[in-house]
Amino acid sequence: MESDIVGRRERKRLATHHALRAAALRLGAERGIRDVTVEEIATAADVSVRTFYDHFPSKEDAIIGFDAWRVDQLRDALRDRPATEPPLEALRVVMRRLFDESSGEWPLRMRAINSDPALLGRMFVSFIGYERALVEVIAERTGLDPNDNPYPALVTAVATAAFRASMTTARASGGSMDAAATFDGAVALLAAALTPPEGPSPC
Amino acid sequence: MESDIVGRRERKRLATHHALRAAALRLGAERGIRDVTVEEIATAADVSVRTFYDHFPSKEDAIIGFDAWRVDQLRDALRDRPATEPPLEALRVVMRRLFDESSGEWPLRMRAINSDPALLGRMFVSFIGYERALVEVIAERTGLDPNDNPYPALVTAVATAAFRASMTTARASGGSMDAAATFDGAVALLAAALTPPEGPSPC
DNA sequence: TGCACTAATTGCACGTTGTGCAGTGAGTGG
DNA sequence: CCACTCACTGCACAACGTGCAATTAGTGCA
Repeated sequence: MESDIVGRRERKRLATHHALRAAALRLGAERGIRDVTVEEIATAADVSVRTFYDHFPSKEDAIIGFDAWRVDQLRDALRDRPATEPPLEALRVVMRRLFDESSGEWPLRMRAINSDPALLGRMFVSFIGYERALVEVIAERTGLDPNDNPYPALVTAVATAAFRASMTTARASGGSMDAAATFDGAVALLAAALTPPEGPSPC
Repeated sequence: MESDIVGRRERKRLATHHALRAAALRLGAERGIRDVTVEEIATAADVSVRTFYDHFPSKEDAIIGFDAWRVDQLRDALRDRPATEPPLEALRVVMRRLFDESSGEWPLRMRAINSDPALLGRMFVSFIGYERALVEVIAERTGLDPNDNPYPALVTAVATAAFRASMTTARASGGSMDAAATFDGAVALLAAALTPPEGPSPC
């Protein structure tokens, strides 16, 4: 899965990284992010506070945790989708993976977000970086200049809107709804109505 | 415009409120929000640091500044739109006002956001509250249960996606594009493709 | 094996953020 | 004129986030 672990050093670093995230996730879900200090997270992961900040810029990022390398990962995944696939569907497939990849973390993440809705915002913030990368690839696929034509930015924005809406409604339902399934449904609803750039008029 | 100013006390409070926002906006646009401390903002507005925190929870909020009362304002505005108007168009009209109302502040706000993209995120965060209220009204208009049917949340998410996309592209163009006009165009593009809830199939 | 080299971790210091609390003074209403 | 309310203020304090230098473990080469 991971690009082969190169050495013991890198392996240990990943271990502390994971331990910090797990601790932040667990504590954040248990007591709410506001009542958890960075010191507690670091202690739970058995490292110093200073080390925490070498891995995450803030405790919120440790919980939301969309690292920079995921951007590349997502971009490559979108590039690998067949060229014949409609942009929105391609976006759905690769974004859908965000739910599946760290599926074990999502329940805790949702509980943490429930404790402080501002975390949901932080998450949407991290989407900005994703959107930028995705818009770039969509522009390649469609051959449109993203600075000239709003279509790439719009399709991507619509896809993330579906992602956000599914997150929000899943949260509103108190966890009774599956965010991933809701996301698929939302995209399907949009796909039925949205059309590719060539024909601006739907019918 | 404002619900009549009741007394001198309230008037003075609004004055300091405005002075703080103006100072934050000006300094943030000039030097970037990261290089401006709350103390500087407070000093520029000739009040104490503690007073600043009586008006805004953080310097970012002073710049982005979507107060709670605006939520009610926006909700009422949406309720006042004719029932025959398509949901997306109604959303466009009321959201469009966000650009016009404090039009004088937008140039400064854009420059501040340019200095630190995280501010754009903070702005999107504040949209969550707006979306919640708007979804509620859309649910009323369409007679759909927002917890049961994803349509209200989706239309609203799509509308704010257009808002966000227009903000982002306007920022990317370095201010050469008009965010408000771009917003209108984006919504028009979407409106041509999206259809009301009754008929899920566009044709 | 021995020896530089790199990088993760750590402690320390420091400025900044955000909040609770009590006091002051101006504005308000009877 | 007299309570009463409330914006503003200073103070203290916990927590956040970062720069810097030292330590220690892992890495690569002779």
